Amino acid sequence: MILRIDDTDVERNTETSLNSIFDGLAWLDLGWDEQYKQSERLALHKQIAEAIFLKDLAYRDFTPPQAGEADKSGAQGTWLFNAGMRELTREESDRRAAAGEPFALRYRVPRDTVRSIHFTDAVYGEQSKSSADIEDFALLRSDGMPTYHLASCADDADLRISHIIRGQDHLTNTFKHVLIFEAAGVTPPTFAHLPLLVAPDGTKLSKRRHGPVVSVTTYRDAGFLPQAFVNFICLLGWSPKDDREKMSRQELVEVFSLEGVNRSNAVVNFSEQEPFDPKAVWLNAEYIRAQSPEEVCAELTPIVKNAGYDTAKLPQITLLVRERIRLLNEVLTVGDFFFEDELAPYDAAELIPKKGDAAMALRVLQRACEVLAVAEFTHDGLESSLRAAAGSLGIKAGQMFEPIRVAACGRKNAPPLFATLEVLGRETCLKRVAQATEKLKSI
RNA sequence: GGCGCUAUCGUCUAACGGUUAGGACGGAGCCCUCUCAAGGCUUAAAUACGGGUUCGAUUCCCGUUAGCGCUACCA
Repeated sequence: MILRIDDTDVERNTETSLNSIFDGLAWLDLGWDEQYKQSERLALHKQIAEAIFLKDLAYRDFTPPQAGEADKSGAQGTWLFNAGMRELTREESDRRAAAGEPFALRYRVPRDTVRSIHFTDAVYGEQSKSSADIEDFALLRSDGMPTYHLASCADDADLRISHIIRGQDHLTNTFKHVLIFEAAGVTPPTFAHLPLLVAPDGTKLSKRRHGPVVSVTTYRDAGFLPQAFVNFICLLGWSPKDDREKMSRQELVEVFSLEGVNRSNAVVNFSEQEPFDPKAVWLNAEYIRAQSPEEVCAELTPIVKNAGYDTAKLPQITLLVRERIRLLNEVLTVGDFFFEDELAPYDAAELIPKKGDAAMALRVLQRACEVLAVAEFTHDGLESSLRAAAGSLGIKAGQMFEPIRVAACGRKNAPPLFATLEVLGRETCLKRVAQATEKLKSI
């Protein structure tokens, strides 16, 4: 595995975007054996370009670069080359170059005899295109820098790349690459193009338009497990054909094949409300639940620490939140009442149980206060004393538990009551029940 | 405009030319239950359209439509 940074476009290449790539690869545990930067291999690129030029398979184009965006949707015919430049005599070309006139080096695509360029794609099958439909693409820019096409082919040849696996947006560029390999006298590698990942509106995902969605670090920072994320990504455009969904890295590697890759683009289903694909979130939850409590606790620790909370009780809390969080970061929202000293403000009406009224809630809390003061503070001890209390008050257990839960957690939906109270401890529980009682009296 | 690629439930996807078109996520409902979650069960939901070929097309061919990609020195 070779990591090659394709950075021939100096303007767009930034340190931060590069770091984001490294961070993402590290998080996903994707390693490599050799590493190169194209910008450090310019001599090789120029050498290959020179060789192609010497074979007369490329020519200098002194036409100034087109200003601004070319009109691509316009009704103009297909542009193939700039008039006059292809036919320039060698002497004329050399003279203008020697005079310091800037030029781009263009590939001289066969025109007199139209021929068919073809290659076999490991995913899309046999591909062919008439040379008459391929423009004289640039090899070198007028500043002497190689284009992506030249640089990647030169490097692929030099580094003996066996497989080029890349986005389908390069499928039609591949004909140009075949031409370059041919001119360089090199056998092309195996090509495999993968379907694109697109936004719900069908357009291809781009850094500019879909910022966070395309950055791997976004998923890391949101609390995805790397294995879950890899699993999800693998299921976009490929499937094991046997209904398996949750698969380990090992299983994925064993069963993956380029032939099994789909040819149509896959939608990453995100929106403003739901920034992550629901299936990715679900898979992540599956992975969290599949981990041991110790493993989950270890994952949660830095998150809780970062939020400025004490992690002493985290092992117990983990047991209660593990099947309630889908992203690791949700520990902070699902378990907030475990960490905060003071509960976030909540509506006193929440304390009123189903089929009950404020008076019932008040009686429950007052009794709870007495019971919690003396009960054995364990799951079973709390359960038996609170159930007994409900009985003596003549109400249903649920009606007893609900006000206490809200008093302790600040909301109706929370982990199981007795375990929660046990983790919170007698002191905190009594304090919160007392606060809830006051709250109730004020309405 | 030219060239190329693609087209199965909302989304990700299965289906030697012969299936009641399957699974998963999400949705709805029920069960379980101290709430939530998890779990179990049930349910709605698709072959873009039109022609062929064939005894029989989701599947093969052609066309249409739609989407995407590339298209004068981005990658």
